[in-house]
Amino acid sequence: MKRATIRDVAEKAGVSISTVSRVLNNPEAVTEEKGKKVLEVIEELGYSPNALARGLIHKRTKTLGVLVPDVSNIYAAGVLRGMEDAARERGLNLIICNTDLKRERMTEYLHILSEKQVDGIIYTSEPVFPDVYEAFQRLKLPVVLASTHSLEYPLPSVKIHDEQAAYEATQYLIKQGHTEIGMISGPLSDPIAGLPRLQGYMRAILEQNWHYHFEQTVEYGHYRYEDGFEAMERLHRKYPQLTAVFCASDEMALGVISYLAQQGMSVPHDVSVVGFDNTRIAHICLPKLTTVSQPLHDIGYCTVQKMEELLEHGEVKELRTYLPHQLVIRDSVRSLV
Amino acid sequence: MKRATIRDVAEKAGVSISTVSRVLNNPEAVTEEKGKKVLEVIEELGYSPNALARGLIHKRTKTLGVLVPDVSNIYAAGVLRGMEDAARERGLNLIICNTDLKRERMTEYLHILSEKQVDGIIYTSEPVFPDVYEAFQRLKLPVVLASTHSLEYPLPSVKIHDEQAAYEATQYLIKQGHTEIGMISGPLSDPIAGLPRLQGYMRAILEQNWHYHFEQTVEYGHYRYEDGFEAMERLHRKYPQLTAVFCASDEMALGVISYLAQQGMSVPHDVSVVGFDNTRIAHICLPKLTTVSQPLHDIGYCTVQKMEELLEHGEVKELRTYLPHQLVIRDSVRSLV
DNA sequence: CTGAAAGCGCTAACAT
DNA sequence: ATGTTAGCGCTTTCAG
Repeated sequence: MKRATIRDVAEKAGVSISTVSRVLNNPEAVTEEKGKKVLEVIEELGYSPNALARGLIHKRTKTLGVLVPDVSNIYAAGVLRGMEDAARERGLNLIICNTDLKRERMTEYLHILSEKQVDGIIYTSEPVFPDVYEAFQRLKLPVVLASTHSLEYPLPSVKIHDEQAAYEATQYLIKQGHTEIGMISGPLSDPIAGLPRLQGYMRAILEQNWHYHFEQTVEYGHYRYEDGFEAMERLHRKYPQLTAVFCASDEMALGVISYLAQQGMSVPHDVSVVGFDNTRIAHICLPKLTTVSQPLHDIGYCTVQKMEELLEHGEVKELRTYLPHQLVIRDSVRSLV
Repeated sequence: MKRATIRDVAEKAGVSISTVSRVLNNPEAVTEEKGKKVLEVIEELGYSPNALARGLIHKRTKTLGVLVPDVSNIYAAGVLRGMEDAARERGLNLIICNTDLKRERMTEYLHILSEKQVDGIIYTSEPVFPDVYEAFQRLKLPVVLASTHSLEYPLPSVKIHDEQAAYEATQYLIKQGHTEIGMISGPLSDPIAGLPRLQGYMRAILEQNWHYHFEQTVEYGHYRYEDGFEAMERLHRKYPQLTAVFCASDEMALGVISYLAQQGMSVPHDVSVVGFDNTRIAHICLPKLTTVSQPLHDIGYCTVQKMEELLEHGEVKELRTYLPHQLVIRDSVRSLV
C-alpha cells in the first residue's frame, strides 16, 4: 500500500488540499471544526508530509552535510555527537561523509551533497586546501569549519587555540620543575594540530632562555598509539636525559607510556607525560593521563550554531571562534619541586 | 546567483529539457553532437541535477536513516564507519540520529526520516521494543538491525553470536587452568549484550560440573569503565578467591584492572582479565587486553549490504546473520598450567 | 531522435 | 475562511 498524500487526506476529509496544507503550516487560518476533521483523517491515514516536495518549494531541506576524515576516530565521533545534539534541537539532520583524507572522495561527496540540496556543509579537522575552497565556491553552499580553521579564506570556524593550549601544557611541566622536556609532535605539515602545538611548546621553552636544540628534543608521529611508541623510541635515543614529554595526542601519550614501560621505566616516576585531547582513554588508562582537554562536544555544538547563524543572516558575527581549552591534571606528571 | 536548472541548460544549449534529461540518464538515446553540446553547457553553468526533484519522481532518495544510541561511543562509531563505507560504494548516504535510548526521541526521528523519504532505516544496538516495531510497521519502511536482533519479529539483522563468544572466552580461561572465574556482566535486562554473554559464561562453567553459585561469582554493570571498577569492588568482596574475571566489555575490563591495581594486585599476575569488543583501547592499555573481537566494521558493512538486498528484492536470503567473532589473545591472562 | 506535456507532492499567491 | 491554480525541477510517456 502506498503512503497517503495530501490529496488523499483532502478527499477523505472533504476539503481542498490547501486547507490540509494550512492545518499543517498555519492552523489559525482554518476553522476549528474543519481543522479537527482534517487532523483526524491525517491520523487515520497515517499521513505525513513529503519533505522532498517541501524542499523543492522552499529550497531548504533542513539537512546539513558533514565531511569528516573518519567517524570511527574517537575524536571525530565526539565532535559529531555535539553537532548532532545541536542539529536535533534545531530540527536539522546530518548526513555524514567519511573522506579518509582522499581529495577525490571529498569532491565526490561535495557533489552528492549539493545535489541533495543540503543547506550547508560542515568541514571537519582538515586544512582547507585551495582546490577544496574552490569546490566550496562553485557549489555556492554555506560552509563552516569544525576543529580546523583557515587563515587564507574567510570561512567561519570553531576550534580551540592549539598554540596557546600547547604553551600552557608545556608551561605546566616547567612549573613542576622539569627542565628537560621533550615533545612528540604531530607532522609539521599539519597546520591544525601539528605545527601550532609544536609552536606552543617552543614558545614556552624559549621563554625560559634555556639552551634547547629542538632538533634533539622533538620527534614526530601521526597521532596514533603506534606512532607515539615509535617516536618515543627515537626521542629517547637522542635525548635520554629528558624527564618529561609533551605529546600532541592522547594516543601518542599512551604509546610513549607503553614504550617506557617496556624499557623498565615508569610514568610518572621516571618520566612525566602530558597528552592532548582528553579523549575517553585518558582517564581510563593507568596512570590516568594529564592532558589538554578539548571541548569536543562544544566544538560540534557551536559549529552547528554558527551554521544556523550563517543560514539565517547570511553572515556570522565572529568569523573564527576559539573555544576555551583546559589542562586536566591527573596522574602522569611528577612534581620535581 | 541562483543555481542553474535543467531549463537553463536546455535554453543555452538550444534543446528541450527532455534532451538534457536524456543526456544525463540515457546518453545513447541522444545524438552525439547534441550530447556534446549539452555536456559543455552543463559544465559551463556548473549545473547539477536536483536530487529532490528526482526523488519526488522515483520515490527513492538513496538515503538511509541510522538510529544509534550514541555516535560518540567507540563501538557505535566503528559500526557506523563500516556502514558508511558500504553506503558510499553503493551511492547511498547516511543520516545519523542519536537516540540516547530515549523512546520519544526515537519515534520523533523515525517520523522525520519518513518525511525525508529515506529508503530504509538501520536500527542499532538496541532491543526492538513492541512500540518501536509498531512504529516501523506504520511507517512501512524497510528496517535492518545492526549489532542487535529480534527473535519476536521478522527483522533482518547482523551481529555476532554473543552467547557462543562468551562461552569460548570463558572456556579459554578454563583451559589456562583457572577454576575460580568471576564475571562482570552487563544488565540482565539487556537481551543483546547482557543476558547472552552471561549465559555463555554459565554454559562454560556448568560444563565443568563445578560447584558454582553464580550469585557469588557474577556482578553487573552498564559496560562503562566506572561500572567495571565498582562492580569489581563488589565482586572481590564476595568472591575473593577468584583468579580470573570475564567482562562483558573492554571498558569494564579496564575498570577491573584499575580497581585491582588500586588494591595492590596486578593483572595478569594476581588476577587474569578478559574483555569483550576489542575496541581500540584494548591494545593500547597496559597490560594489553585479551578480549573477544567483534568485527565492528563488518557488522556495519554487512548491514548495509543486507539493506540493499532488501531494497532490491523485497526480502533477504538470510534473515539473521551472525558474523564470526574471535578471541584475541594478548597479555591480560596468566596461564596456571 | 526529439519535443510537448503530464505529473511526482506540496506551498503560496490569487480568487471567491 | 476556503478553493483554484501555478509552479518548484525533474522524468517519462506519447506524438511526431
